[in-house]
Amino acid sequence: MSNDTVKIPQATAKRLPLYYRFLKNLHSSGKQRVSSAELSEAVKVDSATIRRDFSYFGALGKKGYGYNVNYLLTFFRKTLDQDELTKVALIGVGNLGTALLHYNFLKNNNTKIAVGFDVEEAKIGTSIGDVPIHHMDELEKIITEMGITVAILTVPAPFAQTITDRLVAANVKGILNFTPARLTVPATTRVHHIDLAVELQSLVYFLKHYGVDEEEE
Amino acid sequence: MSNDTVKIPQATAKRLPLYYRFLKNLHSSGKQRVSSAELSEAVKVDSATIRRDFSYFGALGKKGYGYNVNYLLTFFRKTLDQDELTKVALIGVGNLGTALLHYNFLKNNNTKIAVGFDVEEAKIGTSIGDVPIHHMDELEKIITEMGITVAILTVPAPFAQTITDRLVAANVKGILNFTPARLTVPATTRVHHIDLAVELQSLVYFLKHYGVDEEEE
DNA sequence: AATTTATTGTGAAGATAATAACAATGTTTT
DNA sequence: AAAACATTGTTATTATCTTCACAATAAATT
Ligand SMILES: NC(=O)c1ccc[n+]([C@@H]2O[C@H](COP(=O)([O-])OP(=O)(O)OC[C@H]3O[C@@H](n4cnc5c(N)ncnc54)[C@H](O)[C@@H]3O)[C@@H](O)[C@H]2O)c1
Ligand SMILES: NC(=O)c1ccc[n+]([C@@H]2O[C@H](COP(=O)([O-])OP(=O)(O)OC[C@H]3O[C@@H](n4cnc5c(N)ncnc54)[C@H](O)[C@@H]3O)[C@@H](O)[C@H]2O)c1
Repeated sequence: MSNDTVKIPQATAKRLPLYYRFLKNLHSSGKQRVSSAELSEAVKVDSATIRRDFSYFGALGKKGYGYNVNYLLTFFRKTLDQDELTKVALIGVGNLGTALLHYNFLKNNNTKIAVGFDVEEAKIGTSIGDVPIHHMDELEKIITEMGITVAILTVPAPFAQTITDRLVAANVKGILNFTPARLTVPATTRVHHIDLAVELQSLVYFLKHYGVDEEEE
Repeated sequence: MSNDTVKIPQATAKRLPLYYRFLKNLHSSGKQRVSSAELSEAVKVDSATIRRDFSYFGALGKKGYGYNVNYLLTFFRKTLDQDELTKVALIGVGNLGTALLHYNFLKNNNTKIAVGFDVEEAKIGTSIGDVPIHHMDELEKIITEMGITVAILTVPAPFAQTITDRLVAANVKGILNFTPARLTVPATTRVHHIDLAVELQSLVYFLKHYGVDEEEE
């Protein structure tokens, strides 16, 4: 909850991880400097928006030169707390949950799914991609012990709210919710929805009703 | 590309599938009428926003009464083209692709993953949850034959752009892109990104820097 | 060291979206 | 059928976000 820097617009905050990832790419391909125009081409965000986004953190670039990749990368690593590993719990080791467990979020993120929970006996006690799966009965105990405050929810929708209430009670502050349920949480908890069915359906809607030749998102 | 109704704000268009889903829930639980306030509670969208969203389509409700669930449902079914099945192709039958193949998007959506593509010989010719998997060599031929114009991309990032170019050439107009790559497409093609790593990372960023007690998304 | 060139950082304008607030009006109750 | 009540649709207001456009200025070139 460090308020060291000014409060950044939400839209900007959502782009930061994207910038960070592309800067890492640039860095590992040996690039020393980059302009907002180049970055714009790569991340598909208007160059003025990029400059504005960066400017919230002060003057990071040099006029007539652009940005030093290494400097920017170091700066964002600190800003995004990439030096500190964030451990995450995943609830619901089904189709989607298993796919996520196999994915290495650590690669760009310094975020790791550290533990999984399910109710199906066959899964309890196994490991999926080095992540141990526990029974839901142990949820509160284990996440408290591990100091986990972020959870990914990939259970069937009817269980989502009950489990959310348990997570909140166990001090979880952020939930990435893949279920179609809209969760009720106290104001101290943040929920991000990823609603795959809605995404697909709204894409289809846009195609049918908007023609195209509008901007992409 | 039917422009039968006025052009709806993007923010509104993205909420339509959500409204539709909750209306279906209400309907199947036997509810006859609903107010914007009730709906607001369920979908976590401000009631004024809901009324405004609906108003783009004309006067759908009745003052002092609210909205007739059945009427609204019928209206949105037509608006969202739910009477017409949209067939979708999925490219990259890996961890994530397989999870999506197992999911029944038809349930709320009238959208169906109708065919999958991969390069791994072991997968070619198999079916996953009744969806046949073909080799990438047949991509253009099959999606053209099937008249598919929407694709889901779940391949490793380095292949994303090349495959996108092929999809575009084969008349695909909408791409749901799960890879971290930012795709270059002509203005006639629409790309929606679902960037899971970014979602997780930005959730963590918000928790650390915004305290909470802001609104949820 | 003067000149040209590139590119930032930002004020101003424009665009989009969310919310408040309430008159209008239909529904329900008495 | 009159009075009380509920809830919409919309106008006005405010908030958020994006983009333009350009003066300021550092870098590169001559
Ligand atoms: N798979 C997809 O592509 C997809 C697409 C859109 C939405 N979703 C949503 O994501 C969620 C998960 O989807 P899925 O396809 O992985 O489902 P799934 O049925 O494969 O997995 C659900 C898992 O949750 C476990 N579970 C059930 N009750 C539980 C409980 N009370 N506590 C803990 N675990 C419990 C089940 O044992 C199972 O392992 C669902 O809400 C679904 O609607 C999935
Ligand atoms: N799994 C996740 O949770 C997750 C999370 C974030 C991002 N992603 C992204 O989603 C994408 C897929 O992830 P995944 O975990 O399913 O990977 P995966 O390696 O399990 O699956 C990729 C599939 O694509 C196939 N493939 C490879 N080259 C191909 C080509 N040229 N044409 C067609 N198919 C090809 C592979 O055979 C494999 O089946 C990746 O870009 C990944 O970065 C996945």
